[in-house]
Amino acid sequence: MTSANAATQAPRARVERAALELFTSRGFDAVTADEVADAAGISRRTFFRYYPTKADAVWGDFAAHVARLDALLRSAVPGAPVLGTVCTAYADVNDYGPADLPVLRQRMRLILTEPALQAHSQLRYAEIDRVVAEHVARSTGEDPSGLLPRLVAASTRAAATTAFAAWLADDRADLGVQLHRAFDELATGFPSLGD
Amino acid sequence: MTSANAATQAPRARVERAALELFTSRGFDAVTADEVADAAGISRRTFFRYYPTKADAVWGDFAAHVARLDALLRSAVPGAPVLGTVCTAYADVNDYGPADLPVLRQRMRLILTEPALQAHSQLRYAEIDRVVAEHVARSTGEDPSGLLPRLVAASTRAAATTAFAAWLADDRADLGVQLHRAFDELATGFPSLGD
DNA sequence: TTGCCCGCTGGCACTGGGTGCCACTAGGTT
DNA sequence: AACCTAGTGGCACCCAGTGCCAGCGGGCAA
Repeated sequence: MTSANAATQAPRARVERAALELFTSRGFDAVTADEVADAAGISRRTFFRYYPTKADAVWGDFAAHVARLDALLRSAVPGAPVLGTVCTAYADVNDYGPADLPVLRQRMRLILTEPALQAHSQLRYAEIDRVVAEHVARSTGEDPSGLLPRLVAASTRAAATTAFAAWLADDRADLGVQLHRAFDELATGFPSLGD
Repeated sequence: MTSANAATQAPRARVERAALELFTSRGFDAVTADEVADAAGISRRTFFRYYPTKADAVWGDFAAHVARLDALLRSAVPGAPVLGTVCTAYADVNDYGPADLPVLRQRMRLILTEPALQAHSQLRYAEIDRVVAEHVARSTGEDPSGLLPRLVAASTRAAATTAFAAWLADDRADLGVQLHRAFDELATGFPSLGD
């Protein structure tokens, strides 16, 4: 049983809220794990049982995120254009309700600006890349470790990350729109470059 | 004076050699900074004066690498296609002589496979992305922090990294060829996907 | 009810990366 | 000879992360 019941879910949510607040106000490096644990009302030891590293407290339940992306890609129409499918999956999996957007902004701002979190993100992205590369491999009949699947995975993820950054930089921007703009450029060989 | 004289350059080279050997044979995490320092004949304290982090010992003089890439991009033909310029610059800056290839493989294998180094690499890549985004901004008249420059920087760097991985996976592959293959796919909207 | 087991928690001690501080030394200056 | 400076090493410290063990509470069988 991996899903948490009420008794374990409440503390986790408290920890994540405390972590986001503390990291946002004082910076990731300046906040110790003890402080986050204290603010959440748990011990330091328990904190590191919830999250393997301090950085993971920022990411919430990322494994579920990856699993949803994987499910979306596996349920995609077989013959559909690959990049379109990947873009739609990225957009769907990041289609948060208005109530969740502030927290998402807070989370992404930390991940994209704090060096330690920026570094850590590479490890999370690798999980996404694996799922996308496997989808491309299924669609094209290639090996998931071949150049094309890896290239599509890495560059679409680069596009998604860039879209997130653009979304963050503009308070009124829509995340789905930014994602489509980035993917469109990518899929058509960057027509805006005007070569 | 940032350039090192003979008295400081020799120890640095010894440290990098020792680090590469130890990390390759026993794994990055299993080797302590003390062991690297001992193997190089310096103290732990001096090691951390040479390299701000243990991971940086793997990267050699990366600032010079970025500076060379920047110089190549700034000296590029003004009207030339942007992606082609970036690809050529990537290929030129990574055009090592046959004698240096074994060390390059060792270095890249570590960076691409060791999780801690994979995470750290994001911080180095950010420096590259900045330089590339500025080049795109100069070429198109946009703001370096806009969507297109950042997107081109992130996706070309993704292509380069993927090319490195493909090169690593095949002992007989040529790095320049892999780079061009990846960039060609990227520049033409991934024709191999067959959409 | 009693005794047992089990999952979660917290405390403790330890390793290792990274840093600030200070003392020492070697080489060059006046 | 007194002096400055750059590089080095030792030391103490902070903090992330981990293994180990003790305690605690809740279910469950006898």
